[in-house]
This record gives sequence, structure tokens and C-alpha cells, in this order.
Amino acid sequence: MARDGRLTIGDLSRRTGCKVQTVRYYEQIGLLPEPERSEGNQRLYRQAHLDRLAFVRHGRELGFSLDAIRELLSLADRPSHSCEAADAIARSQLQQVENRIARLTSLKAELERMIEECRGGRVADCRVIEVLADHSQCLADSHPPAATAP
Amino acid sequence: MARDGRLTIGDLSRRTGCKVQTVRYYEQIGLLPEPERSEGNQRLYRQAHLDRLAFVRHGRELGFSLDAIRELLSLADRPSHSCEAADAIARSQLQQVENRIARLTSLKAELERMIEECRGGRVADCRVIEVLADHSQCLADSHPPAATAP
DNA sequence: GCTTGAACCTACAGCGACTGTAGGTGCCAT
DNA sequence: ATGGCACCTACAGTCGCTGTAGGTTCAAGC
Repeated sequence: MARDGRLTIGDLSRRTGCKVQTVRYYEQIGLLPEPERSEGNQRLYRQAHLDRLAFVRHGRELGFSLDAIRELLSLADRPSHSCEAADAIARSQLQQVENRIARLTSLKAELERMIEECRGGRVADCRVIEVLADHSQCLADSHPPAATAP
Repeated sequence: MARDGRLTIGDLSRRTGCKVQTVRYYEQIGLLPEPERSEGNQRLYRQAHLDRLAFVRHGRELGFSLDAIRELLSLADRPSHSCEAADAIARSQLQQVENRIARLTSLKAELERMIEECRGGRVADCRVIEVLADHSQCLADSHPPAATAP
């Protein structure tokens, strides 16, 4: 830790579990304010930066987009306002999470069915390949794209 | 449909629900073989291309990565081999889907808790903001990054 | 035969949310 | 003074598409 309770970017990174590059990225896109610099041009952060970064990370862990977090931050900066907007953002996030769970649950069922019926023989008889090749055997709904890996 | 049962890229697109650009993209990354061309340089596909594309799309709907699909395709091309590898890919995919469901379920619980306790007052009292600001109130596990939108 | 307009072509930029690399500078301990 | 790590900037790459610009081909209608 730098003197006067100032934190280097590495300190910030260790305390939030957020990579150094990601901190710089957040600054670049305007999610974190530019901190002071040392004489040698290194970033020096204060507690307020740490709090703000923790807020961002926590939002990300809850699946909020950076845009949603940006909006939540700007709401948090005006504490006397109504929290209707924050509530709406959270509700929409909940809705999306529920949709994803539903979709993944049906994928899970189909994957289990595929695997269950694969008896470890030759590829020609493999249900995994067969099910993929023939959509008509499929329970899952069609076109919407699958979730990407986290 | 072009003559001789050949399909244009638009036909392929309509029959698989896969956008024209995406078909060209799959060709570019080597997931689909280059088809013949007409005299005017337009792609002409056969049934085999349609089957292969349907396989790819179905795999994507089940959440497989393009790399996993590439491997499944190469297995499908050698039908006399053991299907052990295909089974392993499907099992690993199932594992990932289960992990995502578990993670999303705990996010859902925390979002519900946040929303439940937000009584629509001022931002200063808003649980949504408060929970985001204070990680110690959190039930969700920490560092792994949140799922991205599907 | 000619015109129109949709469908096709290539090449490339952009999305979100980072992550990694190259090449250089600062800082601190020994 | 020197070693080695942490820091700096700038930019490219990841995944799986999607969109755009600017041009060509095709089929149908007149």
C-alpha cells in the first residue's frame, strides 16, 4: 500500500478480486473516475474508489450489464431520489435470470436424455451424434441462440 | 431453390433459421465445406451441407461451443469409431449447464431478496443499491464472473 | 430486350466485457 | 547500483456472430 492510505492499482485489484487490466478498462469506459497519479505517473486510489469498484464487481457477479451498473451507480450518487428506477433495473435483471434458468433447464433435460441413451458403442449408434443430427427428435425450443459460457 | 436440387445460401438460411452471414461465417472458419459456385459465383449447396448446418445449429442451441461442435462433427464423420469422445463432450457440456443453473439460481435468490426489501422509498434506503454496495450482505459466492446475456 | 429490385458477393468494422502482449518506466530492497 | 516486480500506454485478440458499404447476379415483369 502506498502512503497516506492511498492504494496502488495492484492493491485495488487484490482487494476486489478484479484484474488490474479490468480496473484500467473500467476507468477507460468511464465507470471509475480517474484517480490521482504519483510523481512517477502511477494511479493512486482512495477508499471511495475501492467502494465504487466493489459495487461494480458485485453488480457484475449478479449478472448486471455494465450499462445497468452505470445507471445504478448514477442512482446511488443521488440518494434522495426515489429508488423506483433501481427497482426496475433489478426486476428486469431478475426476469432475465429466470428466463435463462428456464432455458438451461430444458437444455439440461435434453443433454441428459442424449447421454442416458448413449451406450458407449460405436459413433454410428451414438445418441449424442444422432440427436444433434436430427432436430425432429428434439424437445428444446428452436431458434433463440444458446447461452454463451460465463 | 436453384435447379438440380441445389440450394442457394438464402434457401439454406430459411431452412435452418441460420442467418446468411452466419452461414458464410461458418464456411470462413472451416465448419462448413466450401460449396460449388454457379457461373455467376454464387454458392450452391446440396443436402449434405444442409444436414451439416442443421447439426451445427442444433449443437449451438444446446449450448455447445463451436470448438466442441467441430469435434463432434469430426467424430460423426468416422461412424465406426467408439463414441466415447462424443459422450465425454456431452457430459462436460451437461456439467457446465448444471453449474450455470446452480449459479443463476443463487443469483435469483439474491435478486429476489433485494427487490423484496426495496419498499419503493428513497435511494438512500434502497436495498438494491445497498446490497450492491456491501458485499458482506451477500449470499452469492464471490469471484467467478457472472454469466453474460444469452 | 430491358429494367427493376431482391438476393447475392467480398471485405471489413463493431458488439460486450474483458484478456493478453509488447515495449517501456517506476519503485524498493539488497 | 542493480535486480526484479509492479506499473505505464497502446493495441490486438477472444467468442460468435451481426451489420455495413459498395458492388454483381438473377429472375420476373413489361
